[in-house]
Amino acid sequence: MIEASAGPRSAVRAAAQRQRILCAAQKCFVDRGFHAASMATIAQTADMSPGLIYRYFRGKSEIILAIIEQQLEVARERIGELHATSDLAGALAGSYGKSADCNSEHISPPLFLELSAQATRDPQIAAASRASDAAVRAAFVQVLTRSQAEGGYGLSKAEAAGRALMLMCLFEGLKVREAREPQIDRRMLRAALEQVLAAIFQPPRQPS
Amino acid sequence: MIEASAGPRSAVRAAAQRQRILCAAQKCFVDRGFHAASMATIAQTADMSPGLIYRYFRGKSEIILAIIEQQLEVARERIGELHATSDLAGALAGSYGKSADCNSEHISPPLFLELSAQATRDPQIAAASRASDAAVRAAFVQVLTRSQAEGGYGLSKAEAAGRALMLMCLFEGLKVREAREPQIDRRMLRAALEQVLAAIFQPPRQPS
DNA sequence: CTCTTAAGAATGAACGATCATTCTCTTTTT
DNA sequence: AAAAAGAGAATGATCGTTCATTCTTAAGAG
Repeated sequence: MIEASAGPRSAVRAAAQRQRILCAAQKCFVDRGFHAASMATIAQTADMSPGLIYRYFRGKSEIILAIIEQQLEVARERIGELHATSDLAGALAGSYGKSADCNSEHISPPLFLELSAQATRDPQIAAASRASDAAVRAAFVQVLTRSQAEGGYGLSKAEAAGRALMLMCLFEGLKVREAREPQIDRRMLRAALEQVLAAIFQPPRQPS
Repeated sequence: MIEASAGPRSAVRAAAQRQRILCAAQKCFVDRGFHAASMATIAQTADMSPGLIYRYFRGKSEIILAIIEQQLEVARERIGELHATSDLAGALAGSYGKSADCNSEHISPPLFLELSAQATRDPQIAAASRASDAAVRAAFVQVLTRSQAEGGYGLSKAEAAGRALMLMCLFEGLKVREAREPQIDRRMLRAALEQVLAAIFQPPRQPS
């Protein structure tokens, strides 16, 4: 790679530069969208010349892929929090509408939506999305199937799969809503979320 | 306008041409995204010359706006079906993954997602989205607040507002999921949907 | 410590491609 | 024949990418 023949000093700097570019690109993608954000604008946001970007990335599409993989890592990290959070509805309602900069743990709604749309067109993005979704869903299923004594909800495997799917739809729907309705009443959102989440986490009703 | 000085004959043709352009543009936007779809490609899809499009639309952004308003009309029409549909979960699970052409009653997931992302950037799109959302939400609230004798669910106004919000999140989340996971197990989706929908439509539990 | 020097880092102008839009000309309709 | 509809090449702008060049850095020689 670039830093193969150089010392560790330049390797650190190269990584920092890469991160600076990714941060600027993410901001530009949020502000203007994937295709409308130009390399010139990204370079200006990162406070460097356009040509320099190509020392650290092969091109624009590689930047997009790098951002996706970065978000995938963030998603994996956030899975751990899931097990510890007791007030899930409150956390979701509280973070609603918060601006997500590049080192935030929450992905920006427009970025997430555009990324999901691109997943229907670009096979690489589709594969990355599937990987991320599978990890999140597995974590949901684990919590739902684990016995109540272990802090889980003791659902059957089939039940848990369905509930996990609905949880993902709900979270993703919140992202859509965040984009379309940024100034929502948080209190109402939180109350409504609590009810639906309670229903999803409840044991299945027996067929009469 | 264009057909102001002409007879009704040309007005009919003009409307048909407009519709042909909108249909082609919608297809191109789904396939490539808003910015990546070129006017040349749209013209080719509509089987006409690029210049001809400008006889019927002022430019590209006006085409986008027209598609949005068209989808808004479709949404309003679909609200009527809501009151009549008994098997909502089955209908949703059944239409999942079906390709949506331009005269379909279902908006294509990538188009919806890209549109929602653009709503965070373009004030006109944001306004149109808000109008559509308000109509849909009002219809949900109406069904939820109407007394059970009238086919409703007899919820209070505050309760209904929250439930309607969750319904919208769920539907929009399904759109996201449709984009990210086109080959889902429909049977599981339907079963899970039925449970969550039942919970959302249920009367509120009394505080013990 | 200073000078030399070579390589990496960074610049910004230049290039080819592409895009939205316009315009001139031709075809069709009435 | 007049007017509307349509075609398609031309235009100016913009974009991603490249490249010749300059600046910076740091290490080795004296």
